[in-house]
Amino acid sequence: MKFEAVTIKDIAKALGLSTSTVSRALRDSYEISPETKKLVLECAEKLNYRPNPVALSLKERKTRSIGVVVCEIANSFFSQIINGIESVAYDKGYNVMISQSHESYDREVLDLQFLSSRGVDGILVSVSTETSDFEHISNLHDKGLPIVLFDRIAPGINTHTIISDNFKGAYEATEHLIHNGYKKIAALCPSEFLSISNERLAGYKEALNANDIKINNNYIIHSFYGGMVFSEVEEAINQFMTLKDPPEAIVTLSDKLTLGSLKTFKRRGMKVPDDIAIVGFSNSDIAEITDPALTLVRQPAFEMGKASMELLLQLIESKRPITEFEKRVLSPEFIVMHSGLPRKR
Amino acid sequence: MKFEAVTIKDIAKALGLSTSTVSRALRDSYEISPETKKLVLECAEKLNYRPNPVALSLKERKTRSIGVVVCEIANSFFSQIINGIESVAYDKGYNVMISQSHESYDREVLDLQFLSSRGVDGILVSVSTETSDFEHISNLHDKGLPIVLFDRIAPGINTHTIISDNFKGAYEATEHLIHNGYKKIAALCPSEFLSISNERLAGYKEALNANDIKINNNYIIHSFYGGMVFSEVEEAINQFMTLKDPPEAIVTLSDKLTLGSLKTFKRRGMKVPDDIAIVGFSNSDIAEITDPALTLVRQPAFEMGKASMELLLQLIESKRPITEFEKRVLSPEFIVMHSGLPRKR
DNA sequence: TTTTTTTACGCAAACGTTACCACCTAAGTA
DNA sequence: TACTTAGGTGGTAACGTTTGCGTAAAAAAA
Repeated sequence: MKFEAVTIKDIAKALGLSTSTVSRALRDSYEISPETKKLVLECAEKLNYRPNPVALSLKERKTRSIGVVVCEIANSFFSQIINGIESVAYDKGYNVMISQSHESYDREVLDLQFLSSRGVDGILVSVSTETSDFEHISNLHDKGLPIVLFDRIAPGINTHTIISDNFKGAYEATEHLIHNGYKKIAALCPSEFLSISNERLAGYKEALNANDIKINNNYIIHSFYGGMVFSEVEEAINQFMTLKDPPEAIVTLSDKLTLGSLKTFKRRGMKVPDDIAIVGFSNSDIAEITDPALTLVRQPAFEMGKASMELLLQLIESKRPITEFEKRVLSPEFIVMHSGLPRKR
Repeated sequence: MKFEAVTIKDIAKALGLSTSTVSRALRDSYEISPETKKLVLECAEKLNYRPNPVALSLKERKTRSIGVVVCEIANSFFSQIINGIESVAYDKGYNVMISQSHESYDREVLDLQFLSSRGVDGILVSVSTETSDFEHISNLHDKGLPIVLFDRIAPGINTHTIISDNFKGAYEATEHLIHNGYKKIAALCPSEFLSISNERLAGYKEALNANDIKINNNYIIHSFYGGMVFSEVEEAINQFMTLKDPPEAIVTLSDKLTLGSLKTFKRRGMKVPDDIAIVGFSNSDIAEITDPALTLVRQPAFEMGKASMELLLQLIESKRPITEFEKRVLSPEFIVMHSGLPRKR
């Protein structure tokens, strides 16, 4: 069921030339006379010739395609990241193959294997929440496959990385609540395996420290699936609220955790910020339409995607092995709305 | 910078066999003796041999990859669709290449051209809002490239299509408002070029008709970019509210339009449903956390994606040309919350 | 034993393209 | 005039794989 494509041979036959001449004419080689070039170009145009990318890939041993591994595509942050990746890829004529780990380690291993066996020229990875062993990544990297890590970084892999300033984001969020009079501030974090989790948690702790508020370990919960499983969030909030001394405010350290928390509050009939204040990480476009409007930390997802792809291309297209790697940190945006305001009563 | 892969030749050399023997052994041909097979298999395992997919593609003239063209990936509906597509593709060992039209006709043409020149085995398309001429699609289709259309259908192309029951969704949404006592109900629609727009508008009109409410053309606005540009939504709402006889309720006929409308209401300080009731299409996971909780029509996006991919595979893998095409219509979900409730005053 | 069949493998072409090398012709140089 | 040089072109191998055909040796049939 595939249509027959016009090849260089067809042109050669039509013009009574050899394939090599046609090939050179098409690539505008200096060895070919202007008249022949013109003839070939016209014929190619007429027959609607398109070079076969598969044959080219085989010859040049590169596919002009890259792979992306993320946990979930149906997540604003990651879809915006992919948007950024795609914008650069499009400009440079690269194809983007996307695969999702669904936060599963096994699936991530399979994804990486699939992509590399498919011959992609490089891979962009943000590790899954389950991933604590990074050998599947470092193995490929050691073999020479260009890899760039973004957002959720795998430690011990010496390559370019792009993250947003997680520490700063969490610090600002926490400080905002403190400035608005809250002292009992809980933190709901993604899995402790994730780099982002620790960076953000450190920001939270540092903000408390800087304001002489003692860190209460009961106020810190790691949600293993980072909000992908709603019940996990519900349970965490429940745990917070049944403490003898429940928090008055909460910082939610990922998009899904933020959304899940808001949903839980609503279900429990808790008013924000009167019953509980919240400031969270989120890249959803819903900040304004929640009840009340959400004060949030927004990561520069699109820019992160662009930067990741640019660095990956740099790796791919470099003639000589690169040994100096960049760790790029982009600044998040802090958007103040109402969910972190001082309570009224 | 690419790592050297193990080829069939390496195995042949290591074992003192010919490449054809190795190839046949790997494919478990009857011509090869069990001992040789075992030897080859072991050697392949040891050297970590992976067949080169590019070479295979060249030989078999298929790439085991498919293309997807959507307007935007950062849109819940489409990211859920892609999720469905990917789940089937993954099972069948297909690669998914995603490209976005960003609602631009020119970009859509380029995307299709790029994907087909990249040799994908088939393409899944949901047309952009700007697209009113479908030749770029039918041309490829006529050449024999398998194409399946989903959600936003291009008329005049004889192939499989998957949509949700847009008429029914809009009908139910409108009827819900009518049952709750509203008579002045406006409709905010996507571009009139889009198939979904007309189907949904028809559902809206039919619900009004069935309840003896006269259709008021001032109550119908088509938003060309379907909410991708926020100002367009703002303007439309503005236009509604400055009518001599403004609507009391509104049905928003796409995800972005729904979210945009809610945002506009909030900015204008309009209370839902007291100042205006709203029921809209949406696949966002925010229904519960808006103010008030949103009554909505949810399309079975994941299932639509799955169905699309399944039908495309059927086209791709069929031995003989298919002339009988399926038009699959999936039922949307109607979720009643509070935004369409009778007003209190 | 001789002939036929079967088994098990190798050779080479093909997929579409590029690149190295070789070749021929005509013009320039000695 | 003879020789070199440059310009323009063709032949062919190679990328990794599959596959039709050929064939030697072994097994079966005569």
